[in-house]
Amino acid sequence: MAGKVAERRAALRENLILIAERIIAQQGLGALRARDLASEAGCAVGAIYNVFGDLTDLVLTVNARTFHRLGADVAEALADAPQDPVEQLVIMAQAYHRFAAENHLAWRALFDVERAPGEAAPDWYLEEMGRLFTYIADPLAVIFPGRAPDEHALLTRALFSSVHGIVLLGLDQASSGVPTEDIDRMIALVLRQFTASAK
Amino acid sequence: MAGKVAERRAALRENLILIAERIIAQQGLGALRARDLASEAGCAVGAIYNVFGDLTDLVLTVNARTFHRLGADVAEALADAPQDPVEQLVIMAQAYHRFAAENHLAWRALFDVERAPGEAAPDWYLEEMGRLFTYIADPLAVIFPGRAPDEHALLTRALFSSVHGIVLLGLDQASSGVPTEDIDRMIALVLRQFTASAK
DNA sequence: CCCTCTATTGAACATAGTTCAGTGATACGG
DNA sequence: CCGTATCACTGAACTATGTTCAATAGAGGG
Repeated sequence: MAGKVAERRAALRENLILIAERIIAQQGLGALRARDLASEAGCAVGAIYNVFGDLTDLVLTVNARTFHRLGADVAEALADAPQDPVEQLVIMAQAYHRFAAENHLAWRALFDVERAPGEAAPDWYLEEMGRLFTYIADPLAVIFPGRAPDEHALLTRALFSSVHGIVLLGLDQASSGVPTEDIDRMIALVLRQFTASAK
Repeated sequence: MAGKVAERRAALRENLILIAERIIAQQGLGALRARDLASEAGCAVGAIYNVFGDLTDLVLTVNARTFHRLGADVAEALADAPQDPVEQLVIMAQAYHRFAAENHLAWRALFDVERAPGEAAPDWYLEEMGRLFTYIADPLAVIFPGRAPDEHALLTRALFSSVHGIVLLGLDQASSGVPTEDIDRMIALVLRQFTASAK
């Protein structure tokens, strides 16, 4: 029987990812424990290290999936959006907000995982980020037709970062009173005001 | 001899804060270790817990000082700024950026410390944040005289969050190529564009 | 069916934060 | 100035964590 080992390893890998995904989503990145994983997956702790280099590798794998779902949600929102480029920006940003709110702990894990210093971001991260940037850059090109390409790149990154900051601080202090609607209002306020005097 | 104990405790407290401040600034929050602290301070590990409830308390104390320095830097930048309210916003935001860049690890520690879930932010945090918000709200009131007060609050928070997001993502991926000047350009771009069509 | 090779195991190790019984210094009454 | 009750300080021990690796079990070829 060829590949029985590889088969079992692949199954374990998938299983570990699903378990880790659930723990992160329900209890956050900080609640992920090697022994819990092994116990739930019905394997030894050491087995985890046969499949992933370390727990960070596993988290990065979960993050890749989370980021992909995030990208898909934003793309779907864009597909349903009207033609107006400003509205497209607002709707995508609010889709970003909704995803972050509905998958708060998983979304936090995207940024809370500590990369070894000096290590570059993984490829999937840059790719997925690039896709998001494209979604933003296209409407921006319509809104600001006269600007140089490098300025477009800067604009894109700046707007993404702004929306990210609004969502991040808004959700962080949810306890100290930033209602969901206010976050959406801030997003719309910034994007509309920003694009109001386009030229 | 009255208060010899209290005196020593106060001295140890101050000493621990200074050591922790240096470790966080030079090596980051993750490099803070109880045993290293005790060793450097010349006391037993247990002594730390006579002065601080736990290491998080100590980190929060360091963070309070960091946040205070940040506020002072922004205030100083504002004091030296011209009368034009848009310029004031840009200069303050770039002062925020400069502080974050020059005190990167200490600044990260402000947000990376994990609060127990459901626990409110400490008072000093809310106070210092309130001060920063005031700095922003004043020029905004000049730029957007016609808006309702609650909309001013939202605008203030939105702009702060936007700048924070730009700085956060800009510094995070310093390795993947966001030069300092670009961060300043993004800040100026967002703030100028945002205020360009004020009404 | 046996033998080799390797995937898997889980006890052990390294490194954390935190605790607490034992120890010694402090402050005060005489 | 001395004795003693008190309490702060000590640091070994406890708990919890990620990670490793010698021992084991099982797969696959002959």
